[in-house]
Formats: sequence, C-alpha cells, structure tokens
Amino acid sequence: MQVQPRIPDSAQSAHDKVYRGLRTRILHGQIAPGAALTLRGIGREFGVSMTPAREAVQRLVAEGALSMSSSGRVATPELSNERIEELAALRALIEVELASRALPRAHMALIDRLQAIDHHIADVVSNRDAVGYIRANLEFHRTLYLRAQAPAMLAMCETVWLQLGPTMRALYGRLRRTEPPQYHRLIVAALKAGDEPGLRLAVRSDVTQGLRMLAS
Amino acid sequence: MQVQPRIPDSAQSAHDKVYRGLRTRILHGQIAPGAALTLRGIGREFGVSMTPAREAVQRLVAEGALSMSSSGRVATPELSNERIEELAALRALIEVELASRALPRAHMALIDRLQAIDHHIADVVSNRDAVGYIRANLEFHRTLYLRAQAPAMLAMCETVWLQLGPTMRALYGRLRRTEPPQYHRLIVAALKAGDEPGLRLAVRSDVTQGLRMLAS
DNA sequence: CGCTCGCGGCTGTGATCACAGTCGCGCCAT
DNA sequence: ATGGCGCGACTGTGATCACAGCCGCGAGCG
Repeated sequence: MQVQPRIPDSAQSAHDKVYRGLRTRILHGQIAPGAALTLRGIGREFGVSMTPAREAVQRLVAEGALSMSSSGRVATPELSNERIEELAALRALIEVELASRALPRAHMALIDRLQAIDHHIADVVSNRDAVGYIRANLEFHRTLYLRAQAPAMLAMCETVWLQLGPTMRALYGRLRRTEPPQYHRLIVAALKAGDEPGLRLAVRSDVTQGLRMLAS
Repeated sequence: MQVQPRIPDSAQSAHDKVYRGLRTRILHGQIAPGAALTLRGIGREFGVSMTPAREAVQRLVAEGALSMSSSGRVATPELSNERIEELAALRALIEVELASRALPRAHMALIDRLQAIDHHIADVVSNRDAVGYIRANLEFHRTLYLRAQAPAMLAMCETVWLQLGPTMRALYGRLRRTEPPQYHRLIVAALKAGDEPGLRLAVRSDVTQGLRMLAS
C-alpha cells in the first residue's frame, strides 16, 4: 500500500487549482470589472508556471468569466446593459426550472439549512460586507438547486453567475442595503407549502430584483 | 497602409483553429460517442504542436463536449439518459425564449431563408445523410435564433448542442427517417402569423421530439 | 509648453523537453 | 492452454525558452 498522489474529489492538477482559485474569486466579486490580469502574475501568485495559468485563464475566457482583447490581454469584463438583461433572463429561466425540480425533493432538513443561510445573510448585510453577501446569496441558491439533481443545468447556472460576478460586486458595492432580500422568505415559504407556482414567482422575482437596481 | 496580420472575424490563433475544427466536427456528429482522442494525434492532424491542441481539448472538456478520464485520457462522452433528458429540457427552455425574442424581428427574408433550409433538409434526409441532416437542422435553428439579438443565450444554446452532438449522431444514425421534421413547418407558420404561443409550442415540440425517440 | 516619435520592457503564443502515470501486449510459469 | 506478471511504448502534464506584438513612458522637436 502506498500513498495516493491524487485526492479523489478535487484539486488534481495545477491548472485546476488555478482555475478554481480564480473562479471563486470572480464568482464572489472579489475582482472589480475591468481589472487586468497577467499570466506570469497569476503563475507567480499560485506558484506554478505560465502553462497552467494560461489554461485556467483560457477556460475562464471561454466561459465568459474573463474577456480577452485582440492582443490577448486579459481582464474581467465590463458588461453592457443589454448583456446584463440577457444574463438575468437566463438566470430567471434556468433557476426557476431548477427550483421547480427541487421542490418535490425538498424536505425539512433542506428548508432548515436555507433558513440558516438566510439568517447568515442578514448578518453580513448589516456589516456592509458585499463579498460575504454575494457568497452567502449564491450558497442559498446553490443549496436549493442541488436538490434538483440536475448537474448540467446547475453548471449552466453557475456559468451565468460567473459572468455576472464582477458586475454584481460593483452593483452591491455601491448599494447601501441593510435588510436581507425579501424574496428569500417567499422562496422558503413556498417550499414549505409545496406551492410550485408561488415558488416559481418567488425565484423569478429574487433573480430579477438585482436587475432593476441597475436601471437607476 | 499595411497588410493586417489578423483576419478580424475568425481563426486568429492556432489553438482557436484547432478548437473550431474539433468543435464543428463534434457539433455535426462526425465523431461517435466514446471515440478516443490524443493530443499528439490532434496536433499532427492540424499541423500544430501539443500546446494548442491541449488548450483546445481542455476548452471542449470544460464545455462538456468531450469527457476526460481520471488519467487525463480524452474521449467524446457517452451520455446517460438522465443527462440527455436534462439537456433536452435546457434546449426547450432556452430555444423557446430565443424564438420568442426573434419573433418580433422576423421579417419575410428570414422566413424565406428558413424555408429554403427546410427544403434542403428534405433533400439530405431522403439521402440518409445523418451528418448533413444534423448540420442543416442546426443551421435552421441558428438562423432563427440569430434574430433574437441575444448572443449570451445563443452561446449557451450552442454549448448544449455541442454536448448532444455525438449522441445525436448515434440517434439519427440508427434512425431511418425519410421525411423532414414536421415541426419546422409549424415554426414557419407561427412566424408568418406572428403567433407567439404557437411558436413557443412548435419550438418546444421540435426540440423535445428527438428525446422521445431515444426512449424506445 | 505641448505633441509626436521611438525604444525598452512586458505580454501572450507556441514549440520543445523532461517526467510520471497508464495501458496493453507478449512472455513465462503453472 | 491459461492466467498472471513485467516491460515497453505511449499519454498527459508542466516548465522553460525563443519570438513577435503591444503599451507606455520619456526624450526631442516644433
């Protein structure tokens, strides 16, 4: 018996480590829109050479999480209003479907966990912690959608989140909120009641809510 | 004035050339599910070294168009029935929305083009040409959805097509069809009439139709 | 004082190389 | 004859290197 060089679940290769690191950073809005990145800088930061750094960056570019100029320079994208509207519509479409599929499988333990996350959101919101809010909000949604048992849909959904990451940071950063999102309570209530139309409406409202603030 | 070293629209870098080449091959169902690929083989075939070949392959893996074993071996994926159902549901969601957005912008020239493509489909179908059928069918849908002016949604949609590519080939390959898809006529008719509910139903039916054949 | 040109450093790209893991085929023992 | 074992060829990974293009800053000129 020898040591296994590979942790079975995650972090197998160097480029994957870089990919995950950059991905969560973008997803949580820890990078402002328009910020520039360099391959050598990323490699230095993660302790790898340029090759895995380039692979991770190219993958993120392919997913729309980063944008690349014609000369190959990489930066986080600054989204146009039309694109934001489009991505919000995609979120609404996919997340409503995911919630709907999760509904029949949602038992009490899941609802308790969602409520715990929602209370945690109230805490970080009162502390003006934009990154913490985004992370907790995504965790709320992901916890619910995991129950849908639809990995392809969830992956698509997370790709959309990824594209909206830096913009959401800018949005919630300049927003002064002191109350948790009201629609989360509606989502939990609809889950408890087994009310599918109500759940679809609540999720759609929660997703679309962020878009409206941007029009101001 | 000097020559521009870069064609503005496409084929800028070597890895992009490889990516596009493999992508269209997978999309059109020219590779059977489970077929193995090697980086050196791809590089040799496209006249590049391993580096761009690896980048193209990793991107396709990230998009779900190829699957990678734990040891890094690459092959086109063999989809489970649950995953096919999921991807079909995603197609229905996104394509119905795209068609709905394209409807108000659809003028006569577009409808004529769709009908021309549909007649072409009738030709290739009578010739038992599975790859030609898939390609023409995708062209029909893409031509319509391009009018929606929603690039992010169209990109998501094409990613789903990409994942279904090899499976669709296997599906239509063992299927003996001699008639063009009936729902295309309904789509064109709904477009002509400006009938949005009818269009949504027709697109949903056309997309879901392929799934039902798989259950047999 | 302001504009422009040029150069140096820095950036991404692609090829090559060294290495570790893996798969498969043939050989040998039973 | 058949099963197990070991070796060899092959595969992906990551580092390094050479190269071409771009950006920005500073000097020089009008």
